Amino acid sequence: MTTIKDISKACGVSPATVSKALNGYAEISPETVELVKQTARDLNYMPNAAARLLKTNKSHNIGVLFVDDTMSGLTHEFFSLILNSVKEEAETRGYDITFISNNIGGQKMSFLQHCKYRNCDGVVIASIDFQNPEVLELVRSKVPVVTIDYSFDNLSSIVSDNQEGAYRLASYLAEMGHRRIAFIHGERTLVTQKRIRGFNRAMAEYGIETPPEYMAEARYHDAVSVRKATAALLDLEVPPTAIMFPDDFSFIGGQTEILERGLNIPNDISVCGYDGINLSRILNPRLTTWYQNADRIGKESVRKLVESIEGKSVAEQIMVSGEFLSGNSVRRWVEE
Amino acid sequence: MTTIKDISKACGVSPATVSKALNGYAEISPETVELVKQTARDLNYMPNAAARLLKTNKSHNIGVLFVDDTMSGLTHEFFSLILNSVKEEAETRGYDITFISNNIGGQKMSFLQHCKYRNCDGVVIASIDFQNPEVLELVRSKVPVVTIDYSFDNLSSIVSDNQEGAYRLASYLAEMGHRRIAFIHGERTLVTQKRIRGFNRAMAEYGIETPPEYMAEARYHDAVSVRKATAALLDLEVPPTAIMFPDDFSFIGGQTEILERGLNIPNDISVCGYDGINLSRILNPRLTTWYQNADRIGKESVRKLVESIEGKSVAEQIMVSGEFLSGNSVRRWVEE
DNA sequence: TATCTTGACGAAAACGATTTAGTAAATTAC
DNA sequence: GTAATTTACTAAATCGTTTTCGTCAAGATA
Repeated sequence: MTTIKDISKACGVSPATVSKALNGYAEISPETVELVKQTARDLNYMPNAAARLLKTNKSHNIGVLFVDDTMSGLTHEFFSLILNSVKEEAETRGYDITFISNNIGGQKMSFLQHCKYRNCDGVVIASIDFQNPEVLELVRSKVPVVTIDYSFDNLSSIVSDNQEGAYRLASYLAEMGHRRIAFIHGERTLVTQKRIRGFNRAMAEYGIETPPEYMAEARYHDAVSVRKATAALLDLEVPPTAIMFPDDFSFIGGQTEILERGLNIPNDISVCGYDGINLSRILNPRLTTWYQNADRIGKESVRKLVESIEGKSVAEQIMVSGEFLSGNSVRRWVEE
Repeated sequence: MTTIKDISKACGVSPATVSKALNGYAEISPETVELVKQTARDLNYMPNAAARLLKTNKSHNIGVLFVDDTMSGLTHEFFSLILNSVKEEAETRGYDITFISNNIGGQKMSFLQHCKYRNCDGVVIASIDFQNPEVLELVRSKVPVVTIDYSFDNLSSIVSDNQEGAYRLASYLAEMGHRRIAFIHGERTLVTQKRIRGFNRAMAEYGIETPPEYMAEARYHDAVSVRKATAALLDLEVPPTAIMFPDDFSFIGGQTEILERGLNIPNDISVCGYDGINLSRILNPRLTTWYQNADRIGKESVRKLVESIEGKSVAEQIMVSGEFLSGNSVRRWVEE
């Protein structure tokens, strides 16, 4: 590898001058700058990130913490999309990303320790469980942090408008004449609470009473638990005419149950999902759902994080709005 | 941050001794080792990865290169699964992973340059296009490399048994009485070629002639192109009775087309996918498909890569075998 | 007793960059 | 013409480790 010294020799200037020329210091004459830059190119020079980091304490590396007991989020399309856009945005801003984990090389290491070990300049956290002690430790540390879909005081966060999304879906069902609307929601996280609030608001506005058994709990992204919940709803004496599912993917579990009972979507039962992932547009019938702009969520979180790393920036809650996607999975319902 | 110096002061020994004690050199007395380790723990010491790297040239970081024009592979469930298992295996072996890209911070940088910049100890490559000049540059460099689903001479590779998979699926269809079997395959990559070979072998064994129009090209993971290809097949004067799809996900495109024509799977037409991702087990009817062991592919590639980084290891082609998953998407076919 | 080993540790030089505090020459000010 | 300032550069310290040689006592050997 060619180093700054090689360039300095080749140009007949000191290493200090090379460094400054490369980093755009004003005190270097234009000719020298040009000479140095050209030589650097000729010698195929790449700065050594480790040496630079050691001196500057800037790693140009941001950590990504996707905590999810089950599958670390990577195989969850919504999170994959976020990860992908985080990656892209980070790269265009000159940052690489590192997955933060807590067991490197067999030895237990807290998330914070991992960040310090790798000198992450900041971290994007998307987590199911923001009460996790290690997550809290990280959040409370000096390391700049941006959280997704959860807000801490004095920290920037990017949140999807969960309340609005659930409200709009529920309103739509009500609008279409449904009065027996069930909501299979995910684990009771903050996100879920917001969605439930949105759902309830819609029900209240349309003067619909929702019996407790219509509010079923399943797990996000888990087709099996959702299928069970669906079965339970269909077994009720007075089953719902419409069901809101936790997310598009897990809806497949519900769909399976519905189809196996010989029921038709949307003629016998109306459904909607959440997320607006690719899958939903491709399903037959096309799923009515709420699109979460994963791309913008990812980009915004990196933007905010980099701002807080580089300059001063005030903590801010950024709401990324979604969009109603109408499909063919809801029919107009007229009470017999 | 506490450094080795802090420990040395606290223990009254030199930094050199601390380093040696921490790294298990034999020349340090057991008592000193114990003292140093305890103090390190007390002071919550974390070695500075950058400083260590600078000196040792070992970053304990492996690069991951998933090239895919369309979506960098991250949202492709099969690749997500591989990525996830690569990540996990790397972590248990004490490595972090870095995504290799070629445009960091707006300035164009080759994959190889990126690797050097970040001092990656080695790289796992999974790519659609192994002829990409930058990929080739990386492959030919000194950087240890393991490739997935493609083999270079003198390099280790982990390959899925694509030929076997396609062969088994095609054989199964023939076994079930089908004689008009179409194969919608992906772009003409090496993987595709292997699958076509497997398909052809099965056809030959069963004495089936496949008209050229039954071999359709679409794009992996692209439901739209697959839907088009499906439509073209169904429009044929003599349409196939069974279709093999490029992968489980893009099959959804075919399914949509089939259902919209009022056809039933498997009564009117039999289908099978490829990959064996979650989705396939959840679809209704359950998809007959070939399971690719993404988890093992990821783990093996890291194992092989780390071996080649750390000790000497001979280049080796490792075949990861898949598994036939029978679903309900194929029916026995009796020619009228 | 004089020499050789061995064990346990330390001094100091790296690794490749950045940055502070100069310095010498050229330019400007008065 | 001298002093002050500016311009364009350099020397050297530094970041936190690792690692190569020492060193120095204590015990072993002859």
